[in-house]
Amino acid sequence: MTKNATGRVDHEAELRKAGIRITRPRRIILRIVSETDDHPDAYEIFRRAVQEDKNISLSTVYRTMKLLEEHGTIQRHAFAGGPSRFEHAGEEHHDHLIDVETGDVIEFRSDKIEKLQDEIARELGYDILHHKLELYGRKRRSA
Amino acid sequence: MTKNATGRVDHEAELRKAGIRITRPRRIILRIVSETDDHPDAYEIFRRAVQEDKNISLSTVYRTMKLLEEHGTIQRHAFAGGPSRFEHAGEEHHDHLIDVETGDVIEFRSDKIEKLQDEIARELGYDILHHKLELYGRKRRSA
DNA sequence: AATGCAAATGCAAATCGTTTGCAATAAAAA
DNA sequence: TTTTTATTGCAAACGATTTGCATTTGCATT
Repeated sequence: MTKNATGRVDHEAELRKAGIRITRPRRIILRIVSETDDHPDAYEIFRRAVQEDKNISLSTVYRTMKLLEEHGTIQRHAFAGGPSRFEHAGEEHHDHLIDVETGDVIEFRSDKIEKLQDEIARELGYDILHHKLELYGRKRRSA
Repeated sequence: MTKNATGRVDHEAELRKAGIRITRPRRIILRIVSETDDHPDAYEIFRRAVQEDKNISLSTVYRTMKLLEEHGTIQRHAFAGGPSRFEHAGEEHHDHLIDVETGDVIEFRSDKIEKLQDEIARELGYDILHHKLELYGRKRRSA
């Protein structure tokens, strides 16, 4: 995997290698998604992008998200109700707990659950390629 | 839980008990969702309903799905991209294994996973309202 | 550095799934 | 049967996303 001077994955090089043009909007969007650690939706990415270049369009954000998704740079989450939300892919796998009241997304990981899933799939005669586990919950009020 | 003459859950009685009027459209929609064993979307339910009553409207289908969801009669699945799809909420909860090659949906259930989810949520300070676990897999070729 | 051209952009309009306002209708209560 | 009130159908509004098209841009080539 191509890295840049800072040791991080160099998405521009990766994409260029795949024959994709690095344009000004793409560079900006790429920076936004690789620097954030939350799960912004397209409009939120657009809002941030506009601060760096007044005439980036929302269409371009959508088109770029689709492109980056296809190239595995980001991951799309379709949480119930709202718009798709995106996350910079590549770290290790984790699942999500969604706060139904605030929309907050909390990441977590459980090796036990991962292992159980494999077992279940094996029993059913399948190999798991990927999976999605979303818990929808409400913050517990301390008694 | 109220049952009717055939021994199945009597949704009409359940809803009436909750102060909800049983109208002609609702009766038809209720029958459709409780008789099917696939996961139709609102438009598909509408299409089936129209065959029984020419002037049922799509709005009524949407309104009824929301109503039934709130009363726990049905469950809503929000897949990425497409429309919400509904499923008659039977007695026991189950999760889904999706065959990525054929699109087949296999239902399964694991008490261990259910319990683990509760534990995790509790550790994070949340109460789970509902969850979604989808395994995407490929049928294992026997060696 | 200047050129050519396909790919990418911005904009507005279109599309898709879903919700809503409102006048007409029908369910249940009286 | 009349009254009360929820529910309906319709069309228009809605939010999220996609698309057609004329213009601009990246970038490979001179």
